[in-house]
Amino acid sequence: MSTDGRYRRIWNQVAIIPPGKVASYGQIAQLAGMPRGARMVGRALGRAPAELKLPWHRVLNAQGRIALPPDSRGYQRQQEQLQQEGIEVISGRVDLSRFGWRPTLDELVWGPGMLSDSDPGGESGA
DNA sequence: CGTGTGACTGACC
DNA sequence: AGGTCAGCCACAC
Repeated sequence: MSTDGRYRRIWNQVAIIPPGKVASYGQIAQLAGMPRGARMVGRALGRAPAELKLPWHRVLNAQGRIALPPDSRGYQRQQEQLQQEGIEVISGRVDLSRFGWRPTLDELVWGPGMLSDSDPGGESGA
């Protein structure tokens, strides 16, 4: 399994976060099959090709807080895009109990993967 | 190839 | 509520 392959699974998960909802790095990591890969999610987002148009702003830390440096450009952009979707952001923080994404079985099964999933190599299982 | 780092997290204090 | 620590793993040196 290549690093790129893991990143792709992460990107896939981020891509299916519905508008108006947010997920944590750890949550995305878990959905991607990497229970302790929270840090890798952040790295993957940084490496994500722009053309994927990933809703990266919907990814917050376990506290519902924006993980980027408060004085950074990305921080401001993320907060702005979240509010743009109707997500209430207070002091760079979102109430996960209200806006946290609760993935449904359908979303997990019928997500980006499925018919036209770009999976050249094919996983060794499933 | 060893070390330090970080868009993280959970456990402790 | 905040600070420290140890895991985590790809990456830069």
